[in-house]
Amino acid sequence: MPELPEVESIRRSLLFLEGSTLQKLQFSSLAPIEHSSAAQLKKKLQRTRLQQILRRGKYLLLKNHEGKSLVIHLGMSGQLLYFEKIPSSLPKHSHAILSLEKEAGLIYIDARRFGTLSWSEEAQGRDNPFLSRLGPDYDDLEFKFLDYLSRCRQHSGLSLKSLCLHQGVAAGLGNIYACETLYWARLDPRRAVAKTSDAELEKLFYAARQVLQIGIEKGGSSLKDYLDGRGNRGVMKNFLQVYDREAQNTLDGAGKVIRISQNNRSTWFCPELQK
DNA sequence: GCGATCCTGGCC
DNA sequence: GGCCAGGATCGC
Repeated sequence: MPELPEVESIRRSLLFLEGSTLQKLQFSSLAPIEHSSAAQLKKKLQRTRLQQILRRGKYLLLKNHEGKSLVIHLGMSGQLLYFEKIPSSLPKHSHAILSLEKEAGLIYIDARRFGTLSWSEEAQGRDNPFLSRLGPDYDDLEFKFLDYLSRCRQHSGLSLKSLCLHQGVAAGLGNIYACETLYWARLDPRRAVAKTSDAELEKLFYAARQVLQIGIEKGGSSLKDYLDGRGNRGVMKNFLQVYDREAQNTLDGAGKVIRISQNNRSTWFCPELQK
């Protein structure tokens, strides 16, 4: 579900928790823990102070005062919700409960269990197999176009759509914002990277940055499930130009949108405008 | 590179 | 019942 703007919106909505204490961690028997265990996560994080809430690509990091982090990926259907009082009857598909002061807590809910809960204690996340595979974040201003370009050129066989979704090239785009980025850059999602000029890749890079930035400003796209950590919806859905608009005009009315399938996923785009 | 796969739920 | 869904990995 959540792409960079949604995860960033969750992060921002939970920043007020920095400084509070992680009293207790509980996991369901089906909690999607990877490269770690419930016992390890409890041992390392229980009764420690939540110092910082960070984001890397689509991953959230709940980092304690010793620099040890619970690394959360929300997959397609994951939510991380704050409760002032943890309900005695937990929401369906609750897989982790992080108890905080008094009766408050965070609940990780994930119906499809495509998300992951993992572990890192190294500053750059090099000890976490998920984080270590990521390219730079699109919203990292240290990430320069020339770096992006050389990363793109290592994947000449990919379509531009696949390039956008490749988290090892650059982190943060998912299906919604990839489609939107390609529209903004006026590039055909089917085109091969090898047939795309440096100048066109530059357009793509800055389009991605801009689209993701707007997504953050609008609080993310709440299509169905997505809510931030306080249960609020984002309004980016109202600004999407092509996503989920098959057989309609682009939002700005500039052309007709079609849907195709690429790598088992839908791509919406405007063939008249995207070349 | 591409398609299948992990899983549940909503919608037609 | 079938198809689709905001993701990522693993085979061929």
